[in-house]
Amino acid sequence: MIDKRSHILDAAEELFAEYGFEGTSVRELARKAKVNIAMISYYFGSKEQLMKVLIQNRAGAFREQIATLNKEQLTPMDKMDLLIEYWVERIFSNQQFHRVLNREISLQQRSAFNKTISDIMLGNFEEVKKLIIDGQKKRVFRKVDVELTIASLIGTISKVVQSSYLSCKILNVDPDKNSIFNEKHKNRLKLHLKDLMRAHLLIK
Amino acid sequence: MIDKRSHILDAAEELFAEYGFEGTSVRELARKAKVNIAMISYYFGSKEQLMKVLIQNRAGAFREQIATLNKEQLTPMDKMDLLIEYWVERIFSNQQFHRVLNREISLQQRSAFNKTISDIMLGNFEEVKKLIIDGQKKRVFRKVDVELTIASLIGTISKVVQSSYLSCKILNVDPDKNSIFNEKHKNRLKLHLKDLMRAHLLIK
DNA sequence: TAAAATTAATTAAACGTTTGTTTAATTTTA
DNA sequence: TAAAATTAAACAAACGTTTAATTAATTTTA
Repeated sequence: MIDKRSHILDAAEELFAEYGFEGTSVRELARKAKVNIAMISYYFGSKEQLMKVLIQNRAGAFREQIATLNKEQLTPMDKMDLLIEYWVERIFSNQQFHRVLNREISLQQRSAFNKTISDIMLGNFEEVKKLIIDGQKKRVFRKVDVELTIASLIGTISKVVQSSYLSCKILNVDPDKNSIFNEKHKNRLKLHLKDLMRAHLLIK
Repeated sequence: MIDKRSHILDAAEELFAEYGFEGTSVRELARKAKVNIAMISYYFGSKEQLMKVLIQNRAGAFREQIATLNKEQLTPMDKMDLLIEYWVERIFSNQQFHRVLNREISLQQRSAFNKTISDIMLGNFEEVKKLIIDGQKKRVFRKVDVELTIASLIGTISKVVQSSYLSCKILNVDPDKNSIFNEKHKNRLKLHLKDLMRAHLLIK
């Protein structure tokens, strides 16, 4: 059965997000996925390779989404609005996985995933960069620090999804009702980022 | 010798930042600190309690720094500039530790540190909130989303210090010369944040 | 098509390491 | 000499991985 393989991937995503890579044992993983322990080595070779597959499966597609956006006939600000829309949607629908990525990339040496993750992120980064620089060339956007502007965008989104406990406390939300929390505050975040970028980028 | 205790704390900060809490063994830790393995339990009781001491030792003082700033006779924008100055300085001089905090807070359940860290962060958060709301009351600042504005501030700084590999790639910096990297890009980050907050907050 | 052969999937048990912690003996300090 | 600091050794538990045996599925053969 091939779907045991994806059962493992699903369980891994959930457990790695909750307990971290090192903090998740293959036994917990196997129990959660309802498979035998040996199936992890059987399908993926090792726990580390499982993680790499997880990363490559779940990330990467975003770059194409922005590339397509860049080719469309829209004003730079409309593109920025859509970028924010896409980006928030994507991260909110993969919150757990996004936390895994952020945690692993902050491990400098040991993590075998640092380069894997960084390269994917750099790809997305370059595409967003094109969007802003195009707006500057068209004299619609100010001459802002492009790299750090992107850092502000992704940094804000990451902060919000980083710790649900902290976020709920900050945003005054009941930590239990996660679905409502998501919809309501996804829009709040989008509005804030659009407002922030409009003030920051547009020439007055 | 009491300084063996701080040797352990220093080693822990470095190793936890590099390999994570779970990824660091007490044996590595003892080797790095040049003490016997048993000294960790002797001084701290357990690896977990060592982590808690680490958190409480290194964090917390920031709140008082902002509280003092809030009491001074300055324009809201000058206060914001100083806040950015302080915040960037503090995080850049404790980059490694900041990475530890961010990683552990993103672990939901297992981490016994989540609440410890969150409470400290919430304290700082409340103080920054006062600063912005005061600026709004004085009709100098726009009616922006206060909570998410703070998320943008701290989110941007966190992103930059999160992964030195990624940051260097993005900012086009040689990853080796870390000291130069720090000074040069600390100022770049400050300038960006001041510019961003000016555009975002000030009523035109 | 039925039987045989082969490959793939799955399992329980055991592998050797490594984990964090503790012990009991020894050295250092005051 | 009594207390504190330090050590090497051992502890049980948990770790990721491998093994060898078994069942299920697929392919080949007659």
